[in-house]
Amino acid sequence: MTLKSIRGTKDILPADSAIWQAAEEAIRRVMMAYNYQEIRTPIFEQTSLFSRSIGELTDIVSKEMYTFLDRSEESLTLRPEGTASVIRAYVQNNLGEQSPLSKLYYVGPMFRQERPQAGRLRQFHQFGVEALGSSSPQLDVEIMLIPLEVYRSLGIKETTLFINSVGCPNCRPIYKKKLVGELQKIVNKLSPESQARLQQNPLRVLDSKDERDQLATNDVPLMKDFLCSECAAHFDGVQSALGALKIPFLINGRLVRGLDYYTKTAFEITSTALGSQDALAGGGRYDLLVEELGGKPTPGVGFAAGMERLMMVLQKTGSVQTKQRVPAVFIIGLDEQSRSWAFVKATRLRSLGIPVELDYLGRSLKAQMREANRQEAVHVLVIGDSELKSGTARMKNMKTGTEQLIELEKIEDALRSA
RNA sequence: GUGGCCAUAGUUCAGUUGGUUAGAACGCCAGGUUGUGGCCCUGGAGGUCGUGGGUUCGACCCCCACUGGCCACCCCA
Repeated sequence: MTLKSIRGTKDILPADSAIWQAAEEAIRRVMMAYNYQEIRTPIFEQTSLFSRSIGELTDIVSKEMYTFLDRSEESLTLRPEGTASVIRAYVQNNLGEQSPLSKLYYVGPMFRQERPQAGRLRQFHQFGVEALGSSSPQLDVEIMLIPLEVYRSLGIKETTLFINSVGCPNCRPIYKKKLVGELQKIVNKLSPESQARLQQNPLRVLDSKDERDQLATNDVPLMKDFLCSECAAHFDGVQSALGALKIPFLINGRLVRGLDYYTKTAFEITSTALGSQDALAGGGRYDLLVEELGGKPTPGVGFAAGMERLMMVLQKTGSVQTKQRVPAVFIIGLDEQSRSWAFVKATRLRSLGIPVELDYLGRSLKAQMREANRQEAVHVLVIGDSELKSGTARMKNMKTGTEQLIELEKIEDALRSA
């Protein structure tokens, strides 16, 4: 085999596509209930869109993007996430002028050049939403409810909602300075990785998985205790809205988002059914992003959720019913003439929306019966010389094994009443 | 990018201390009397043992490199 799919990419084969469709239907149903409208943006953009919004220093931008020059030497990038493109489209098309609040959702592929592992691919799929135009904490909660509702409707139970606040340009720098000061006091107790993080992204030291870091930072102050009054009020608003809905949640003062544009609310939904990459969805508020990308100052909240991770959980614990379409009738032709009659008839029935299958391999009666059985066809119609002459045939019900005599001109009626 | 484990029919896997024609199950195909599937029985097709080197009289087996997969780190959905 010399031609293979790219590392970290996967074919979604017919055996799996039914469950994908079921999940996508659930997503669209929830989006409709919450009144979000779909937006479809290109999967590649100018590189600078991502480097500016996500942040030059993030891992995504600094080492994970699929970036290339096109024939006119312009630097383009396969989107590593959805938000930047949606905001670009929002600004470019002046959606903010058409209505004060835009509620948008998307479903589609994203690309990051990482080492593949459980729950991580180089081309993966996300669904997500962006709500632009309101800074109400209720909207933050609405954003959390959408993925939770998708999971609930798919029968997924083992999810946990974590929330935090990452502050804003008023309070975060002050806290950051304090944190760095504290961390420097205990720097030799930190893991080597965290010592490096102290320079690049000190907030990350807090959610390190390394036991040394967790021990060492036990008493370090957290952002949520240093919020400015506006951010603190917002965080309270989020919590009370969740409380009013009786949605269980945990405050994780160490939760950090990977992308630079987040302000105030950050949240994550995890599942114990996943491996090391246990985040099913993550999101938060980004009140400065629209302005940074050249739009009017507009507050926004959103989330992104991994489709493959959803599939993993679904396969383990979910209860989705995938309805597979089976042929209502499998028409077997015994000779040339019957086969061509069957082909014409099948086409007519199919145009009425009735699923029909035929043999195209010149197979024997026995083989065709086997095929009909394998396809779980509801009925089988055997057509030969005498059937064409008499204009009638026996239609066999494959479940019960019983046959009924029908007129060939009235197959539709027979199928309907059978 | 770093590390651990792994790579044999379409699929899931066996394959003795290196030794003749590499096996099983499932799947696929054909038959088990004339035009009726499932269950059962019989037979059949299907493998450059991931790729390329090396060691050896001889390599699926040992060594090296590469590629890919799985899992973890990093990071994240």
